[in-house]
Amino acid sequence: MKVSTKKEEFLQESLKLIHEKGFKATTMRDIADRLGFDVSNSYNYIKSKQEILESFLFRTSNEFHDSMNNIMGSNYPIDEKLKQVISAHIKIASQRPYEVALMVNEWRNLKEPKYTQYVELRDTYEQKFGDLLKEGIDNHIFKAMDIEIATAVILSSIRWFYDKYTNDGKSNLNPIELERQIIDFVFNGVLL
Amino acid sequence: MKVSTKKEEFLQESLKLIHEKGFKATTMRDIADRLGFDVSNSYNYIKSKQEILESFLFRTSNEFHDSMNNIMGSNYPIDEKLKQVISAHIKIASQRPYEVALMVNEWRNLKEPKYTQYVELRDTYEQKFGDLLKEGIDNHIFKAMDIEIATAVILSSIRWFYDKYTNDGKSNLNPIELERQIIDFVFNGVLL
DNA sequence: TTCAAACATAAACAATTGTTGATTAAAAAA
DNA sequence: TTTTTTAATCAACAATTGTTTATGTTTGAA
Repeated sequence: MKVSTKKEEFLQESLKLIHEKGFKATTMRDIADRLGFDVSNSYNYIKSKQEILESFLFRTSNEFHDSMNNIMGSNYPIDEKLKQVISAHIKIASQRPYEVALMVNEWRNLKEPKYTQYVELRDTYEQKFGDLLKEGIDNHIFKAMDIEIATAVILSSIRWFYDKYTNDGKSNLNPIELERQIIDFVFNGVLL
Repeated sequence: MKVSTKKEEFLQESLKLIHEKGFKATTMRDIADRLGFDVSNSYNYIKSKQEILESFLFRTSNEFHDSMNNIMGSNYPIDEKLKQVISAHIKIASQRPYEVALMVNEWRNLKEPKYTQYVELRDTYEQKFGDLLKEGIDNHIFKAMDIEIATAVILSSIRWFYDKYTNDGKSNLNPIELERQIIDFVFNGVLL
């Protein structure tokens, strides 16, 4: 007895529509229309519109945290850990681009208390990333940098990846090649 | 006879509120409430809610384009041009953080034909940035890179600056120090 | 003082939106 | 076959929202 196929279909279509139009601009009637049934039927699948956002955001957030925790708990050298965090990000973004797009663009639409919970999760992730950088600096693997700036710069530089794997992003980038170039950039910059 | 102080106050308060709550979530009544008058009075200052968004977005977009065009038209060496583009971005983001925040977060709420116009402006800017990188690669100043990836990475890594200059961003970063670290990162990466 | 511009309010509008309740049909499980 | 889930519809709701119209007040320049 698998989880209702119809429910899964409903959620996937919701996800894509919210990605296209934005959460606030997507109405329950928009979603129902695309699936070919009446609005009210949607509430056989979900409790509220908010629930759609919440489930996608927290599920994907957990994926990021699990991968971060695995890497942090390993014995790899610090530069290898940084590579793996970037690699994990590309993997998740290429496998679930629409969910990642929601994380980037629609988290503001969460309501309390989910909003605060989500922001805290995000802060924790950034904190761990900053710790990783700090360890690299202390061990003289990375150059001296302002942790706050470096964290923001590096995380921002990888945040847009999802765009290359949604259908509206024109080109379809090879994840392996993307990873190679990003890591080279983060480690060595643009100079020869 | 200066342009109505009250109108300027109205627009500034709108800008901040839209930054805080998002464009869709900000109602005309929210703005009027904060200014202490009735909704309908707002329409003595503006023609429509959309107009608020449009005016801020296109005005600030023009600032970026003007500075980009000035730099492109100069005779500086290519690596110096890249530095200046980054520097100009920091300058605009630190002077008008709320406007830049709107550019980053609320452009999706534009309606046609403004939406398409804005996206085209954005594409043009990225195109010029890519041309700059390409020239640097051809002249063996920058290493060989995929232009599409490099453009996205570098522009993303500088897009968040506004956050350090809005009041909700906690710390207040020194623009000079920020610029130094960013340029060092973009040119040389994190390795020693 | 006169007069236009700027500033303000009250009332209402039409449309949209998330959600509920009652009910029925179909499908799956017992 | 009976019974329970699942899937669907129709109608309606209460609230919100952008905007308009008509009207009144304040103010600064002529």
